[in-house]
Amino acid sequence: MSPEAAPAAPKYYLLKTEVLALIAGLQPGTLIPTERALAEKYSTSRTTVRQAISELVAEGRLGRIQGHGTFVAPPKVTHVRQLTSFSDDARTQGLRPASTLIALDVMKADNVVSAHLGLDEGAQVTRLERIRLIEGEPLAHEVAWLPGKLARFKSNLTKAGSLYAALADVYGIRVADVEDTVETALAGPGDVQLLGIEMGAPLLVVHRLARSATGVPVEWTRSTFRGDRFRFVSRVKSGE
Amino acid sequence: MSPEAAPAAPKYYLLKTEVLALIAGLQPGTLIPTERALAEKYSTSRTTVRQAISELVAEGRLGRIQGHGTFVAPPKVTHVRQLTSFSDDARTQGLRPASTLIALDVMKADNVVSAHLGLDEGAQVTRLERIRLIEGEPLAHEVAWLPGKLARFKSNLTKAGSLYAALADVYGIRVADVEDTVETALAGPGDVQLLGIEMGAPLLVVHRLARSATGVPVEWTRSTFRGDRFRFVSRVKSGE
DNA sequence: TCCTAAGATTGGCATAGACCAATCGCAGTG
DNA sequence: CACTGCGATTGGTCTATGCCAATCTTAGGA
Repeated sequence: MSPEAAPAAPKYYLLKTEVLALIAGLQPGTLIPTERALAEKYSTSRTTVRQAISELVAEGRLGRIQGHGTFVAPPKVTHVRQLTSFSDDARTQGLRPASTLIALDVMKADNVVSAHLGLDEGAQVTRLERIRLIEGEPLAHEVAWLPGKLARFKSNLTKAGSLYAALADVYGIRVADVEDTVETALAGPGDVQLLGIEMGAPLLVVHRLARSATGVPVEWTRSTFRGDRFRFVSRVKSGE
Repeated sequence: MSPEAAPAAPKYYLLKTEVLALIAGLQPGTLIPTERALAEKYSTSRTTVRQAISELVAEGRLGRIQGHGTFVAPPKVTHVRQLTSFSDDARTQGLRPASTLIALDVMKADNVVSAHLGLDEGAQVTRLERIRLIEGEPLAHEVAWLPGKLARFKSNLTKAGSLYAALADVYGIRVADVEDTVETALAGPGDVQLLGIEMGAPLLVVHRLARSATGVPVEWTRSTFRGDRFRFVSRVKSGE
């Protein structure tokens, strides 16, 4: 994938190539030799082996479980992200989406949230925190802030099946346009726990601001996606 | 940024927090203590210090130069990506874009390129490889493939100022819609050389397929963006 | 004044080894 | 037969150390 050539390739990088060759064609889930075995086989230290393997894990080529071993990872899932909801996006592609509700409360907006939603600091907002799953595996940690308090929100959310559906069908709030900001980040302890990934794993952090047809902000969301297991597709047509 | 909490925080992660506090409020470019000094100050090994600093570099908070030192990095640049060209995208925000032409040739399509462009394998394609700069700093490595051979392409490209402008004005090819695929990757030796980043740095790899109004592919591009210095914004309006 | 060479400093790469933590298999026990 | 507990295995973290490579400073010489 990356442009090759070698202005002095470090040893751990060469090892990555070796291991890639080793796993080419193997079934996902197949265990590869232990770190100690690889160190001996390639006449190097376990530290160097670990650096090579760590990068392959970060790239989504390998996975590992402490006490168990290191194995070939399944290929990345492609997730099409449109201006519709996460659930619809996933179902469109025949993927089974799911959500775990972590928290749902009404609180006062801090300065960051209020600034994005165009509210006064301290204004009432609804905070919705969820883990998003696709095909049973955790894909993203998502925190959404909505202006004000929504009556019977929890049950309506469950009934409608998705946030955007609930907003539109129950509260008459329609999302007309969204603005996504995408950047990279590395997993910290919190992400490790919530997404079941390892420390330092690359993440895609997406901030989304959704507005109604009249330009009023209706949602501000921070989503943390696993970078090792997923890729995103966005389609844009002319005449926008 | 990342959800905090600590299901057992490793030492190097605590060190990251310490260093972040250390650099809070410092001007970009300010040198921080050397790795050996930090190791002694926090009673740890240089290896651990390096792991902490490496992640901060990957996150775009610090930069480092061998033989010189480690310094506070300037904040990320926000780049708005639309379906127009790189140059227009940048200029829209008052940023100064630039390009370095690395290669421009006519060649035969391999199976990957031909598949995306809907051509037969071995068909003639134009390959355009460039480094994209914003405010003088390298942002992306971009390789674009276009079907067929374009007459006087190099001079027309220079004259028009951007690829999309040249296609539209000179060749009458208009891009009607694009499909971007975004995923993460880690920098290898080639990326290090071309973008001036360090090994293992997080990258955003974007594949773009552009089509004309009649649905004919007119461009397939692979762009490798630095994840430590830039973030992207995409806007989508309803009614697409 | 300008260039060069040497040395000190700083980050880059790699080694060897220690101990911890999670997992798995197996022997022993109820 | 099911359960428990121990030990071996495997990845996770950290230390201590060495040498290499790039940079900067300084002293010396043309």
